[in-house]
Amino acid sequence: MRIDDLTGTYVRVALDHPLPTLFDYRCDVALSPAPGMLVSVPFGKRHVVGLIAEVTAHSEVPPDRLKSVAGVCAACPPLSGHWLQLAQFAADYYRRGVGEVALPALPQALRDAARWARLLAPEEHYRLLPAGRAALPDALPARASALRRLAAALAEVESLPGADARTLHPKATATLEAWQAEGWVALDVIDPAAPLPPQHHAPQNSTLPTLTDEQTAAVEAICDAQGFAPFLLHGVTGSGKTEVYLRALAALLAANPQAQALVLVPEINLTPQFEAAFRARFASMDDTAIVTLHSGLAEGERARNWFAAHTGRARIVLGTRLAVLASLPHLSIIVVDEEHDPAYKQQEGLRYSARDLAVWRAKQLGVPVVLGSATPSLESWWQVEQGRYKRLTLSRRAVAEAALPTVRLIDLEDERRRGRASVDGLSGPLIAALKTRLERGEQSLVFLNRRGYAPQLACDACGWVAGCPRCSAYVVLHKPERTLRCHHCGWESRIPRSCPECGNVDLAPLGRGTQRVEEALATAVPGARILRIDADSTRRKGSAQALFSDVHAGEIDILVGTQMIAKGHDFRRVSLVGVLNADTALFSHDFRASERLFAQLMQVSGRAGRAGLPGEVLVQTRYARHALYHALARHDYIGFANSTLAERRDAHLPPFVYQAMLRAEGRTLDASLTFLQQAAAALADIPAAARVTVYDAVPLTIVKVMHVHRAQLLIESASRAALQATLRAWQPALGTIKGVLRWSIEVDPLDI
DNA sequence: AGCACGCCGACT
DNA sequence: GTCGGCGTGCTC
Repeated sequence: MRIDDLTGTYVRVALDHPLPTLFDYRCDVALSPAPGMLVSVPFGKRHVVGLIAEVTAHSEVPPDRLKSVAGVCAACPPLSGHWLQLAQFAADYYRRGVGEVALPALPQALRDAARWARLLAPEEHYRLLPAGRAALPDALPARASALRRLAAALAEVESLPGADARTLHPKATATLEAWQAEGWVALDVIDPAAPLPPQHHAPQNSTLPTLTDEQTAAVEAICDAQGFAPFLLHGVTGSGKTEVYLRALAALLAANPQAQALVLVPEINLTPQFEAAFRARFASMDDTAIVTLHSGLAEGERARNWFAAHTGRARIVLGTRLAVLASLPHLSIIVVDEEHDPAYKQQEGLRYSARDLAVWRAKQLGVPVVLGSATPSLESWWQVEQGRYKRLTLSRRAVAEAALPTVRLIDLEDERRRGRASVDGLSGPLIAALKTRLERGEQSLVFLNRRGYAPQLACDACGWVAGCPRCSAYVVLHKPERTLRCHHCGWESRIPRSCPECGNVDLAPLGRGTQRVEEALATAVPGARILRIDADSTRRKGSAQALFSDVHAGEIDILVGTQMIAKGHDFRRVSLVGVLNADTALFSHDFRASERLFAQLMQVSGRAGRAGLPGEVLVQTRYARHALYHALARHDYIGFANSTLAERRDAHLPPFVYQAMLRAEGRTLDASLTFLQQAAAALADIPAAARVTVYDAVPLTIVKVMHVHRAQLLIESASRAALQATLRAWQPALGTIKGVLRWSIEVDPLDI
């Protein structure tokens, strides 16, 4: 008899709960518990799913308060020690409990103990056989609509999951059994936990594009890397970064039949085209060896794909930021495409940077990580300058005849002085250029970062401006929907007929959004087929894909939209890009605004002239002499980055200091500010805070959202360790400050 | 975060 | 008399 048998077995369980502590439970289930296993435990009045963090022989908790584990998820292989360390690191760094990091990273289905049995049961897949294809629809009674639906579904897909079949027809199982007997249908049973036989990927050299020297050098550097190797792949748009990813992955996956790759993209819209490129290139691998992970997937599919990654069946996982927390037991390379993109920063819940966690994971595992961008973040650029990341440069466009577009600034002040006409914000030169493309049968993009018709609706007589009743913000006029809409909380109302203050009926839209530009273009460029793409026009799921394919098919002459049109898409026939209204970001209080603007403009400029047509970019501005625009015109990221870095260094801004933000949301602004002032005072008792600068508590620019008043307090330090130590000591002290309000800490905030 | 308990105002 | 407001406190 071992000592464990006398004292019993206890597990320390991480729960998705704001308390950062682990909870101890007795564990007397048949299966021997191990860290990384999922368990169902009684917690308060309910049962929840938690993750075993430790198994111990003793517990400090008084025996009368200990409860027992209700069940262990037997079919899910335990999460690895590496993965638990990742969750632990992220929790520690971003100041959360491990459970708050680990459990939301799992598919929803795993977090419901009642669904464990069903989720992990072998999946039945029905396949229509040739005999069935010939016989089926006609063999059914004409009015048996459910049967016909089932037959149609089978004919449409390669294999139909049993669960889907049963939603189509209540007695699907019996019917399909009968059809099997007829020899019409075959049944495959797939055990999701069974590992796939190793997938050997044979590269097919015949159809691959020829690499430039720079691409070859980059691929070789990545493949030759030993251990942890962070690369910054700095490549102008159209220089063939994706081809570098594909080649490096192909080589690494071919060298090791178990190796897994993680590829991150900033936006859900970009996953379909990446997925298509990867499936085409890795066609020799099993279909299930490439999976996507993003929030747009149906719950079941997300669970299946997560599981494929977790069991090692998936060799390539392609996803958005949430995929950085996927379980990948044989992870061998990570790619972060467009690494500068702010979308990698999660903006609610655990506010992690997927790019930073990707680098951490690569370091933990000793594998290469490739950060690709035409306009790297200044954080990453600074890492290169310090020699921590290795730079790989693609300076030329991959398609031989494609040159970088010419960038021309249209000086709006000058236009005005010369008395040249503009049509509703579209300058003469821009309209002329658009007309030329229309005549030539080429496409144009018009970019402006403001959706809706007009950002404000104002009264000509008394100066009243329509505002949101729940937020301290103006509401945006949406003309097609005939509504006023708050972009902060979603509040909507009809457009008032007259001014609620003075009764005047002349209410005028102020400023311009995409809808208004779309309208103006229709007048200014007669005959053009115009399409608008923004968050409003793509609200329905999957509609973005459909709209983009119209552009690719050449059914559109002018595409107008927000940053959604700037990212990733390889529009072959676009030769002109027009930029409106960019100036506002030049004088923002947010020190990162110009970095973001430069990246956006470089990115949208890159849409022009990709397939060999000479590309032109026209930027309308009232500040034609601004250094940012001149750097843009020279395609000079390096000049822009170096001068901006120098400014940041002088001003003691990131990446030269590390920052954290304490945010408070109270019923009144006063409550929020008072809380933050007390929080600042509490720093005096923390030794590490001696090396930390504390700023004044300030209201957010949009103070009130949904009747909640928001304020924030910035702290920063040149030492990351001092900042972390301060936060660690500060957090418990914050809990003791009285008052009803919500607060949260954000480490490495992007929006100041 | 949930979900209890607990102590004060307007209703059948 | 109680139904229900949300302040406060606990969860192995």
